[in-house]
Amino acid sequence: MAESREFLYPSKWLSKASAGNRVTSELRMRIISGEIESGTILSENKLAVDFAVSRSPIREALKILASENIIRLERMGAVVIGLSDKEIEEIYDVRLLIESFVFERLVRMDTNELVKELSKILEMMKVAIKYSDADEFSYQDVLFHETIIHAVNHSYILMIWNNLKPVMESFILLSMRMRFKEKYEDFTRIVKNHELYIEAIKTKDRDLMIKSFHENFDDVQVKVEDLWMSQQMLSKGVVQQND
Amino acid sequence: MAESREFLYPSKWLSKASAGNRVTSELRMRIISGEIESGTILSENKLAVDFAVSRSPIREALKILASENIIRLERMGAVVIGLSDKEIEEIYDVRLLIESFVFERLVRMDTNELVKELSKILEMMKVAIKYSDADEFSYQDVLFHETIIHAVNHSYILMIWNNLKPVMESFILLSMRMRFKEKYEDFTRIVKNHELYIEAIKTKDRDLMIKSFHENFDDVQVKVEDLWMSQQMLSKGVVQQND
DNA sequence: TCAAGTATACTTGTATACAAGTATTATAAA
DNA sequence: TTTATAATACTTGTATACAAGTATACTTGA
Repeated sequence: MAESREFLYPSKWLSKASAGNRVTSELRMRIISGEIESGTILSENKLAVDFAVSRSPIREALKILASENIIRLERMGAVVIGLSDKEIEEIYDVRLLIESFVFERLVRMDTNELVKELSKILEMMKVAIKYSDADEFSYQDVLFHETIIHAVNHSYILMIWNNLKPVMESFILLSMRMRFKEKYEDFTRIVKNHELYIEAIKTKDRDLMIKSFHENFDDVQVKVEDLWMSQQMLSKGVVQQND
Repeated sequence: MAESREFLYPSKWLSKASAGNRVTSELRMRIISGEIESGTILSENKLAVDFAVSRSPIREALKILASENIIRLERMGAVVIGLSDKEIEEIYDVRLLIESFVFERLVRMDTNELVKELSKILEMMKVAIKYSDADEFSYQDVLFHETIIHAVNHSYILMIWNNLKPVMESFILLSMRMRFKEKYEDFTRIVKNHELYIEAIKTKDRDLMIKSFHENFDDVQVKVEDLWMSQQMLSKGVVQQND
């Protein structure tokens, strides 16, 4: 099989990445996009052939994806879990949980530097919108929230984020690509929400932060079905990998 | 080097474990106990010799320990982070965060089955105390909290727990071993706290839960220094692994 | 036709080899 | 003695080989 095919994950984000990381990122995208359906059983050997690498990087990828909860390692083969609407809600539960926690810490800190940093990132997001660069926009969006979390310097909150981030990133990437094509008008609202978020940090207004977080969630929340439909459209020329 | 030595991690918990898992568990214990000091640089090759296995299981172990935030993978060698008092507080921050979240869900559920299960575990803990079995007690203590978290069926909260659990387990194990030797009287208080916790779940009393959680924390919180001192005592006959 | 056992084709986990890159040390030139 | 260059001893990431175990398919006997 192993034909040349497009990759879902932005190749320029992988400039210095190892084969293991490449496989991890790409496999994650294919799972979250629904291209590899939930319930599919992945074989190390088959994946090694498909990606034209040895089993070592594949094993590494499967271990990571299992720790991210999008596949389940069983005695024979890895079973794809993927993201259903339930999981997406759960991810946002956790994000709200940690971002609320972080906010409580921020309230007791000097946030001037952070606010400046976030404003810069928001400017970048606006530029990305102007040039219809969905990938760059997603990158900055994730970075925005990561920057907030980094600010409080809490290694175990950061650990949670690091576990959640790749799945978030993939989901946002797919979601934004779709919306750049179909719902361009959404982005003025997204920008406004991020402005609110910055404002909340500046004024240390907890309620405002929760409000903007929830609006952002309602906004970003694309139903998984839509995502999958859209994905199908984007990749219609692509060879399906049935063995 | 590689002399025969005692292992810190209970060998009976590893009955069917792979070499990778054994190394992971044992290395974690040595790091958390302070036997391998923070700042130490671990080499894959050296570890492979010390544990008398190949690099494959060692690599696996280092990846896992890095995701648990007790080592940091750098370009050359893995740097030990370990647990300082700060990290232990952070872990309890996260535990309080997720257990509070879980409690909110429990309040809207039928908790009869859970309460029964927890009572059973508590009985087991009492037996472990009676026979001065620190390892068994630790196992049941961790299981107690894990059971609560499992009850709400939230895959991403569970993901966080799964990331935190091994470090928690190791820390509790070391802490309890010390207290069984030195502070036996503590255990009546620990049991009482767990009874309060069950009561809080039964009556769905949020404040009681927070109260018992905090008391449990204050109780379990052993200063890292004490842990290390105690560890030195327990392993005085053991050969240090200087290369 | 069906049950029990056997062969085969998978699986995982581990060991080992090697290429490419990076520190460290040794050596030679100033 | 100091500095530049070369040799070496390490590092990581990947490929490959193999042992042990497990599911699937294929007999063979009733």
